[in-house]
Amino acid sequence: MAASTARGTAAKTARPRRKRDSLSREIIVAAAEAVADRDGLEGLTFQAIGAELDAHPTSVYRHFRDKDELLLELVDTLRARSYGGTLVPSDDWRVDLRLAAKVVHEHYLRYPRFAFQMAARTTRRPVEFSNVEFLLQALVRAGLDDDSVGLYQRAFGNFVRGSASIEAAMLALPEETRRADELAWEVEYRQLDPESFPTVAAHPDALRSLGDPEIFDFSIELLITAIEVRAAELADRRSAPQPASSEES
Amino acid sequence: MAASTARGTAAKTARPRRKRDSLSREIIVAAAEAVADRDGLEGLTFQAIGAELDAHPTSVYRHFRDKDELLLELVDTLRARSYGGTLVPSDDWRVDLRLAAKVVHEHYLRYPRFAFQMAARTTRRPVEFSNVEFLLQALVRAGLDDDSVGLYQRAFGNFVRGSASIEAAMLALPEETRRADELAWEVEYRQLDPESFPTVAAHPDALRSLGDPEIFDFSIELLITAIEVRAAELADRRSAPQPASSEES
DNA sequence: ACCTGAACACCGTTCAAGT
DNA sequence: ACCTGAACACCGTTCAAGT
Repeated sequence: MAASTARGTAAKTARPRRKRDSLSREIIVAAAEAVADRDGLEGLTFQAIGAELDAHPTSVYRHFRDKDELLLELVDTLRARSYGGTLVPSDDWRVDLRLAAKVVHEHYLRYPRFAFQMAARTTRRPVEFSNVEFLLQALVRAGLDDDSVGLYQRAFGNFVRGSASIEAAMLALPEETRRADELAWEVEYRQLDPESFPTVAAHPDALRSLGDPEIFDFSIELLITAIEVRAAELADRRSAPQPASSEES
Repeated sequence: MAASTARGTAAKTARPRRKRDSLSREIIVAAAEAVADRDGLEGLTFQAIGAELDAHPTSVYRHFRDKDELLLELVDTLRARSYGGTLVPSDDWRVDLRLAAKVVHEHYLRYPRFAFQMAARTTRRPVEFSNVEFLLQALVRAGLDDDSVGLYQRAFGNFVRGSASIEAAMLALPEETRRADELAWEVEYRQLDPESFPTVAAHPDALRSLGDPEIFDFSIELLITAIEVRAAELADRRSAPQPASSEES
């Protein structure tokens, strides 16, 4: 309220002109980051950035083609802030996968309204490069073969980003809406007709909300289990090549 | 172009009044579905719904509290259209998990712009109830224990919805933006400095785009593998209770 | 009671005009 | 060349006025 009134007033009184060359991509991204940190990051509009810069909202267009370009730049900056440089390989690929999952998960929960944008885009920028290198390396050390390691990297990555962004999206819902969605798993689902939904009725305490905090780590361990099994199969196949068998040959 | 001009003209000429009680929640949802089917479903605005109904855009407010309420109603209707009644249990839980994953995946690709909304919300409506029952039942038959079956159901569900909505989100990007994001995995990532990113450089053909069509099925098989392993462990533990061991007792 | 029209407070984006 | 102001074509939502 107060803020919007102030902004409205500022827009009406003559704004002191900003000095020539006083704006730059860096300065604008910094302002966008400040807005994102303060306003939960859904309030990232040109108006808000303009107010933060004490500049006209459209001045950003001199430095960025459109909002998407600003967004990608900001996404990588935020990643660098959250976990830039923290992905240092250990001697255990499992520890590395857990670490990669953890930093992304925490980052998304920090910027819940931005999470899905970050999950679904390729920024092709430094922090993303490092992520890919780190994951690929861990999966190679797990014992997967060179041809399919990319499939595993993408499966693991989409899993992490997809699950984390769903959890984040719940956090970003309006309080009332979120409450209602969460309560559904404790109330509505316990009252389902046992005739039509016998398995649900037989497991009243088993159901979890979409945003249940235990789910993410549990899911990561599931994937690690699967990777262990596949790697072990490969190792068996390598060390003990198939004996003559009518089925295999 | 033509459509928007026509709409503008229609708005200016006196609109013939709709008959009293000629609107209802059902009729409005049907119009919303038509708009969603035709306009890729991002164009789902009150204006478009109004045009579809030959009614004033704000007339929807008489029947729905706000856009979110209309959205949830529409989401379940679309689910029913896409795969209502198709989730019939087979005698193989693996087949059932693949089926559940497949119908959701196809549904999201059909409505890419809506996918994440569908992934992150609990509608507590009939089609969702059936999904949960179907998944839970398959997981029980897989041999998981009653206490943790809900964790697996949520992990599997979030995995399916998260991965599918990431793939859908790529499809929903503006053509040019999507091209650029996809090309990154074929161009930029092949040119990374081998000193800084040795594993990426050593696997130039391994990398996959976020929306690679092979990823989803591959991921589902990974999860099925993990569930098989966990279920087998449980079976072992049941049939052969631990021999005396200082660690376990 | 139900539908309409006008208005409000927002968006992103374009473009001519100031400096 | 860089910043501003006004304008455009949109949004969702509110509310008084028509029927």
